Amino acid sequence: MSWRDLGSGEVRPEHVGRRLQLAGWAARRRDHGGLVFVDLRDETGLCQLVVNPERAADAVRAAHEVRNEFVLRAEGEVVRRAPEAVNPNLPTGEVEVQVDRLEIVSRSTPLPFQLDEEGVDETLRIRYRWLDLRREKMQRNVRTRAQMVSIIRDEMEAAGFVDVETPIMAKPTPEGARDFLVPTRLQPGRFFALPQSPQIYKQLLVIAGFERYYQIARCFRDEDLRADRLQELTQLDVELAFPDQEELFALIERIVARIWRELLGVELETPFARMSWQETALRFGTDKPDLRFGLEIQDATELTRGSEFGVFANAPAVRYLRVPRELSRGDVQKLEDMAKPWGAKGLAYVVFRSDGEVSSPIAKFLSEEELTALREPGTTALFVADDPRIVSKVLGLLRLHLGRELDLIDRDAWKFLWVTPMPLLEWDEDEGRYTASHHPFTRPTEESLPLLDSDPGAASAIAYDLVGNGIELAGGSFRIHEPDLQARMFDFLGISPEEQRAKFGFLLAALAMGAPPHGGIASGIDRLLMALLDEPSIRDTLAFPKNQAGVDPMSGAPTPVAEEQLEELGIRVVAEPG
RNA sequence: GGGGGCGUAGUUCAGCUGGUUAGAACGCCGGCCUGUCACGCCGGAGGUCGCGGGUUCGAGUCCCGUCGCUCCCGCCA
Repeated sequence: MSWRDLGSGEVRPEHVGRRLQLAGWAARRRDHGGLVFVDLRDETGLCQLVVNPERAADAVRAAHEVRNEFVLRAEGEVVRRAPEAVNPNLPTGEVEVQVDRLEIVSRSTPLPFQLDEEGVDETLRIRYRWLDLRREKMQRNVRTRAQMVSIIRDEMEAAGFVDVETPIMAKPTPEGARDFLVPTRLQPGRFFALPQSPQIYKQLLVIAGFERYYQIARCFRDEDLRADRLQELTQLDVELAFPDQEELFALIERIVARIWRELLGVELETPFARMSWQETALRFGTDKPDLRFGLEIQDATELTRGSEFGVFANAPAVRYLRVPRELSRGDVQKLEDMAKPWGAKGLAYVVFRSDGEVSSPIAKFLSEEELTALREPGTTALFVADDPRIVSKVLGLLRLHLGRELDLIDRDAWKFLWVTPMPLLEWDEDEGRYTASHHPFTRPTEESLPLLDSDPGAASAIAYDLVGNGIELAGGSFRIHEPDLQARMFDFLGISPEEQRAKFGFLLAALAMGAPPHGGIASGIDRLLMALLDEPSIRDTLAFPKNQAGVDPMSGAPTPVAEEQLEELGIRVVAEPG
């Protein structure tokens, strides 16, 4: 028994005269008492059914009962619509189906929200995800995701990469994000961890002679969520032996360009731009700059050295944003309120009016020379003077905020950027030691090796991030393949030899048995989709997301478990479930 | 862990400086309707104003607390 001869969205003038069966959901019913119209939807699209009492009295009786999202099966004849009845907004708008038989296959209770309604509360949408996913946007997102993965696999395999699965139950890792732990009945008191990334496995695979490995891998991090951050994410994971950075970049560029071309019809310019991490920090105050607008951070440290304005004179860094507006005191106050929690002590500002007037609470402290150097009519210079790290962060965040607020962002632009090289180490104030910027297996650049002893903070890594429109889309590095260098790195990071053996002994052993030079990259599929679809919420890039609290409003997970289950695992719960 | 925003019918929202019976649209129920496509028209049901406390003659509105959602900082590739 067949249900359909054609998809609803596929009915066209060439089918006129044909009798056929359609099946799908009632997107809308327009009941005129006698004549009833039903928009039938399936995954191919919409088609209007016309139920006419003169043609099919039984079908009209059924049609009166139809409500939104009932599942229907219709049999009828495709007819051409009268010219005045054509709906140009519908691909099937030139035709309709005159129904002879209409069957209500499945009913629906009244819906918790209407599918064509915008701005429905996200929790509600996720709780009734099976409805939410029927919406056009979500259908597009989920289907585009599938196409994206298909393109990725195609390109990776064409480039000779082999798909290898790695364990989901793995060893807890001390560095990096917090682990999701998995207890096991067979080993009470011991835990697996869900992988934050297949990092060590992928290195082992390359050492094992799978010179080109890839995987569409699920990764888990028990950290707080954001609009662009998931606890459970999917990434294209890549590792290769005897790596060449240019080849790797070209591979990723080829994949990204093909995705944009085939799924969006946009031709990206390749190769992508490149910029060192230091330069992104100076010019944009972030390691993932959105290059769709200017408003770059300007430096005035030299200019204001010895300034009469004490705040400037004594600050290690004085930088500013040239805001292309004459901001009011109130505007600046709002920005300052925003900037203070980011670490700014305050915002100094000078408004250069288009009539030449200067208005600023600090103007009286600035010399004519300083003002002349800064002058640009019709703009406001917004200063932060502090430690360079704080200045960078605050101005970077302000730049992003102002870019959106003042609508400076070119919404049609696609700006991709490789950020490379990157710092190898980062000073951890709390721990009083250096930690790995990327991870402890990251390879220092050749020139940086001597710096490890003299000036570790200045050491660079062969590491790279791909940023697209301000979204971090990929990141990777070359790895250390020499056991002695890896051990030295661990020493440096304050990981004792015993700890090294306990935590990474197997990697060190593998490195000691013929490890080729290797490196790789990982790219978040969820974020790639966010960028591609200009989707502000990463949760709408996948079918079944959790909310910002890490809870699934649909199933209620995570939930408490039965006492017996815990007992079997040898676990006692101390926390009260919230 | 910290900060901002929001919380009023099933849904999206309105509800002024506190004022007596809390509204609209969509959805739902009943009726009418043969060319609509956001169909139209008439009628109806539907509310613990997130929760708790306080101020007040009187609280959806003001204050305190709390919970939930969301955005951001921290944290996190």
